[in-house]
Amino acid sequence: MQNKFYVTTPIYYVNDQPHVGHAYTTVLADVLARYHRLLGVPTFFLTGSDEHGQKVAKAAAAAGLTPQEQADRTVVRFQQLWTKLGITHDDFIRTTEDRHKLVVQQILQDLFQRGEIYRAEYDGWYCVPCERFFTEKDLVEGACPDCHRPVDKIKEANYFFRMGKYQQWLLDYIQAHPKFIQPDFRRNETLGFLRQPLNDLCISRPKSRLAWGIELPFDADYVCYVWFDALVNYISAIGYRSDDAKFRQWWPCSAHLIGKDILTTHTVYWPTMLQAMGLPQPEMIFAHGWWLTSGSKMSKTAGNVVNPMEMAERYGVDAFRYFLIAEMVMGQDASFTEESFVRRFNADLANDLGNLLNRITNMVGRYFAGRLPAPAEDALAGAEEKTVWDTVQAAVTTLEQSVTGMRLHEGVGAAIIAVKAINRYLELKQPWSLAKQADKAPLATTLFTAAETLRVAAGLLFPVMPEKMAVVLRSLGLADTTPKLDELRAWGVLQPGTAVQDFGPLFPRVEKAEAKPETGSQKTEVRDQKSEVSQINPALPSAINHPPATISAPPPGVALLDYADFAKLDLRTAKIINAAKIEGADKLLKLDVFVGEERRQIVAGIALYYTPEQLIGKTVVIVANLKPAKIRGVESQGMLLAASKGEKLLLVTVDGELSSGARVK
RNA sequence: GGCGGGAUAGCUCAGUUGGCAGAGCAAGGGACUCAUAAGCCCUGGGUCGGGGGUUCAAUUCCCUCUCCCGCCA
Repeated sequence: MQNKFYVTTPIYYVNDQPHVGHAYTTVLADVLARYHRLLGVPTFFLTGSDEHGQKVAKAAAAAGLTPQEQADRTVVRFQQLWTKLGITHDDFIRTTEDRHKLVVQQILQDLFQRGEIYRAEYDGWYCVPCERFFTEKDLVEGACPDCHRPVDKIKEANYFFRMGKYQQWLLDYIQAHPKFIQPDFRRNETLGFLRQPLNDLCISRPKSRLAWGIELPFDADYVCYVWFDALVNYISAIGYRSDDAKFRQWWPCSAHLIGKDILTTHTVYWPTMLQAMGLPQPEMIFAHGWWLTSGSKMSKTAGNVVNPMEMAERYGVDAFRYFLIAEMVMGQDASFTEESFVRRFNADLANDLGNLLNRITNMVGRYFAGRLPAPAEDALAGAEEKTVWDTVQAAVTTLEQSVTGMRLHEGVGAAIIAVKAINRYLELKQPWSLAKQADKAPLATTLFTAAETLRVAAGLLFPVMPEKMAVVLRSLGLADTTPKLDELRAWGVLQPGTAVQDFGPLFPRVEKAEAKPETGSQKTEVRDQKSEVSQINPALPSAINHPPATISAPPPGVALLDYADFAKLDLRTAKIINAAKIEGADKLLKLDVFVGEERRQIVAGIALYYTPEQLIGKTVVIVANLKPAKIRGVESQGMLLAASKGEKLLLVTVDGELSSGARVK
């Protein structure tokens, strides 16, 4: 048994809109933390927010706030979501808190004094409009690779962390510690990354370019690079350089949970930073997969976001947590569709688990006036009783192993197998038949055994579904609904004679969505996702009993489309580099755009809504595979997308920085 | 382009030293009735991506091709 468990999530960027990816990591951490508490292991669970950087500064400026005010305002979105999702973190650290900033500065000062951080000056290229710095090889034809405008040559100095010198050490460490980076294939990726020369890490940003950050203690003209700042949260929050006893209690960390997109920062930057600080390495860095819809990463720009707040609202927080844990093979990607959610909800939770509780409480109510009957002294001597008890106990073992082995989906699966075994047990014993005979002892043993085994199964699922499983345990007559491992191992925890209560259906079945046209699943998924997402109504609490209508009719005047048809469109992002009016046409503009490396000319009828000056520099979306056409004698090699209603017309753009030529779908 | 991982029942996937292909879900049938039209029992003749090879025997080993996905360039 471990002597402690310290688990972290990444600190989320405060400017981001919380999505299912954030929710998954945090729910996963919460479930792991709750299981360790159940196992009796002292546990510390940390999450938090990353609040420095350009995007926060920009958003603040746009809103007329200070960056700190902006962060204060947006951080509550995460904090509220965690409350909503029943997250039991022990601390929430914000990188703008003094307890964090001071530690970062102390670390920087120490590393600087010991020569681990050095200053270097070099030439580079700066794109003023993009506010970005490029090296010579970044440039495309001597211009900004993003906007293709000329760049200025500037001489800049920065501070660098001597990461490169730890390359061999890190390779050796990873090789000597097979469990350090998980899953295996992520470990291999890091090893692959380390086969190339490892450069030193630039850990500063001049304030002239970015002011919102932690000031370097040895140079007031610079702030700390956000990743260096952010990673330190894992130790600043538990008392590094401020509370030695606490720090010694929890460090090294048991598990850093991360998304696969931040593998390198956590398996290269962070370990070398710790090594330079002279600190031991975390025991495990676990990179989980992404939630996908029809094969693409969920993201705001892709428009296929399943909002976790709304999903939890609609189907219940516990069911949502259960789906996240049960559906995703830890480490792999998984697909999140409402269809699969409903399927799992009905099969596992409503039919198997909820209905089992219902039949037990109902029969105890009917045959024993709602009092849990006493089993025979040697109840477990019965073959069926022994079988079902053994199955449930095997689930306890599997679950325990799945927690340490980072295979939670298997543990949860074992708990559901146990629930099925209890249902099967009732079929074999047929208590409704036993109730007809004069000797009530067999009936009593049967119902007690069913209740007692369900108690254990519910205890196993408690960390995943704390609210609903507490209802099960209360329903079975337990006052203390926080399960402990030794109780899950023990027979006879439920007390005969206590009142068994019926609180109504635990997980009311969700009516099956209307039959969909028979097409390949990937094809339907795309459309279904969109329709479902758009139908989610946050104003409907526990809408389970009133499932929204599924897509039944297309919007007026527009026919439903196969995905294959949609896929024929080649939509791309394009950067407008020049725009001019077309003589003799008051609505038309001639635009020069870059689609990746390719330059194109597009004619667009938007002159009434945009001036040429407004357009230059904008990233827009075009149909790239439209047959070229001549409009007013000018060739147009594509079509610009814009939304219009009545008098108003707005260009379709992307929600952030993205180089041109990106596929839009 | 380099490295790595995949391609198995309608869907999601297991298949640990090669030995007659499995689970869950979905679907169909049955008996039952305590229950949330639920639970239980029965039903899966799939070229295990294509082709070659090693072997008495290959989904499992080797080669090759096609397609998909990571990471890197």
